[in-house]
Amino acid sequence: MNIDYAEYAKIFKILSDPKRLKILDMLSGGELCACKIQAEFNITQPTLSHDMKMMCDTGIVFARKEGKWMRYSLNREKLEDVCRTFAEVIAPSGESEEMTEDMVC
Amino acid sequence: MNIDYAEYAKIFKILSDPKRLKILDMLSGGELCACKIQAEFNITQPTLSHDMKMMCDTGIVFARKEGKWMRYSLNREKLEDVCRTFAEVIAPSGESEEMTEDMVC
DNA sequence: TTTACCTATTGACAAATTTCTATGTGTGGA
DNA sequence: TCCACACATAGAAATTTGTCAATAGGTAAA
Repeated sequence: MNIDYAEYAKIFKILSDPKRLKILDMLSGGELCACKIQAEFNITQPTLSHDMKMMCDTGIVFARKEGKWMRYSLNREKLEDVCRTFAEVIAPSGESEEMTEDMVC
Repeated sequence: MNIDYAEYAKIFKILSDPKRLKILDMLSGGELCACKIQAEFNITQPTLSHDMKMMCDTGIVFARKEGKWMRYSLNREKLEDVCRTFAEVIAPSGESEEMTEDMVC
């Protein structure tokens, strides 16, 4: 297994903010426009715009313009890949869990 | 479902650093002492000490002192909980995915 | 076209994070 | 006891992040 730690670290950085985590949870119920999301938080419109851009840039959220509105939705494929990769990282690795010579100081 | 976003955000912050992510991956192969971990990175000893403290404080890593050495290992129970919770967050939520009145602007 | 509305961008600032050097603490061997 | 080693803590500097006010850009309706 050869994981690109930097790539996944970037995605976990998105998840490292309670507000953004909640936004993902909201989007798990379906597509939402920016104004509906903002209404749930005590932040200004530019702040939300900035957060949504981060999430779109890393590819975990899709954005779709419809008239005056921006509608956001989850990129489940990407998010599920993150979930699987994380599970792989923490799973006991291939080699035996036994102590080997070079593991001891 | 009622997730404590702040609690999980704190854990994802730990994962938002490539170095710390790699450390977790290393620990998935079994318990390791600080010096073995440091040898894999280009960082000073205090920097590693600081990172390991973060990970222990959030409870995703266990620390055990043995003579002069500190031995670190994964708290798999905790990490698997994080993984499950993340999967729940991104899973389609209970309510229908159909558009409802209050979802549209 | 003019206006009202929704979202994005810019520039600025405060707070948090990362990482270092210097130093302290505890342990085991000489 | 004294030294060498492994790790922790403190303090400081540089960078990143989160957030806002101000403003720009695009769309729809009047």
